[in-house]
Amino acid sequence: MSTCHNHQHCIDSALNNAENLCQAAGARLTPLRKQVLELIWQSHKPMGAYDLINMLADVSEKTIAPPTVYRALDFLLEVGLIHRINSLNAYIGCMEPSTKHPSYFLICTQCHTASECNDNGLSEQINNLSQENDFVIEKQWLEVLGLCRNCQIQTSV
Amino acid sequence: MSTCHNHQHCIDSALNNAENLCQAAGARLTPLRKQVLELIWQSHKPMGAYDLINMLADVSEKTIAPPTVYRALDFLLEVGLIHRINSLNAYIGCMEPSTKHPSYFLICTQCHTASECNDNGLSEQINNLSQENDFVIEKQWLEVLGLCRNCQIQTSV
DNA sequence: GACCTATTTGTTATTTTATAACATTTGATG
DNA sequence: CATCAAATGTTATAAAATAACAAATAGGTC
Ligand SMILES: [Zn+2]
Ligand SMILES: [Zn+2]
Ligand SMILES: [Zn+2]
Ligand SMILES: [Zn+2]
Repeated sequence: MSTCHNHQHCIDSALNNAENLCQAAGARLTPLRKQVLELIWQSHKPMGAYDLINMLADVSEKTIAPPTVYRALDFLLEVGLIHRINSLNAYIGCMEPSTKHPSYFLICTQCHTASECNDNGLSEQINNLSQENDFVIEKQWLEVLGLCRNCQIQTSV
Repeated sequence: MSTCHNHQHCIDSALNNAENLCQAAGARLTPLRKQVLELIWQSHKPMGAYDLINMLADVSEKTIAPPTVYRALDFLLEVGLIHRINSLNAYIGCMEPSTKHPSYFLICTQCHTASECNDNGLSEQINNLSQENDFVIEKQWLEVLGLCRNCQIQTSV
């Protein structure tokens, strides 16, 4: 969301959801994992693993090596609390972690905001296409790059 | 296509198309670029850049450094003769290079065959979704991972 | 609490993928 | 054949991710 909003609310509710979901699933949201999730939620822009490593170093004042962060990311992906944006090698918080769902994103090339779209019509279309090809879906990613509303306005002025 | 077919025909027609398209577009399909394209078309499986580097080394008996191959790949992507599979960091020949189009793939996790699906219904659905969000599309990728027909049969036996 | 075990995190080294910067070669054009 | 732009060669390095093993920590059992 590049529109003005109370982002602290996004962060708080994401962390709350995460606590609840993990508890329900019997998954351990350790301090490290929670901290990584919180850093990912600092914005609505996909964040690189090494960005997170640097942010962690700033925050905790001890260097965190790549495997530590990648393991936290793997956990968060597994549980469904974040998504990976393949075209950017980056990670972003899931807007609706309570249900497993495919990962559809509109990603602005200007402001780098990524907005998640869980569209049923689209989902059905992809299911149909797969069925026509006798293909059994395991995972799917849709990444649409372009200009968000705000950035169209700004570039057209 | 994991089904039996005369693959030499795929290679030949791909290279022929490439020649024609490049001529029409005033783009230079140099020997190196053509060789890289031919290697990519050796199968219907996405091929990594370093796979190509190794294959080139085998074929030409002189080592080819990464930038050389990446430049060829950039050219082929630009012209639309190949697509990049982001979830695999790999490259595959385009089935319909004569028209620019989004990149939709069904990718088998077992046999690694990737089949390109240029589905208009899907395209429209994505256009609608984007319009609803006032989003102007520049590029798009859909990657569906799962089991192809053949591999379902084999794993169920 | 003491002990055991599985999970998580730390640490070091390395692999895989991709690009920057500059030198050399090639090929079209006059 | 001289010139210049495009393409390729070369060396070094950046960026993203993982392998392998060590240490610490959290829960369950006696
Ligand atoms: Zn989500
Ligand atoms: Zn934007
Ligand atoms: Zn194509
Ligand atoms: Zn298959």
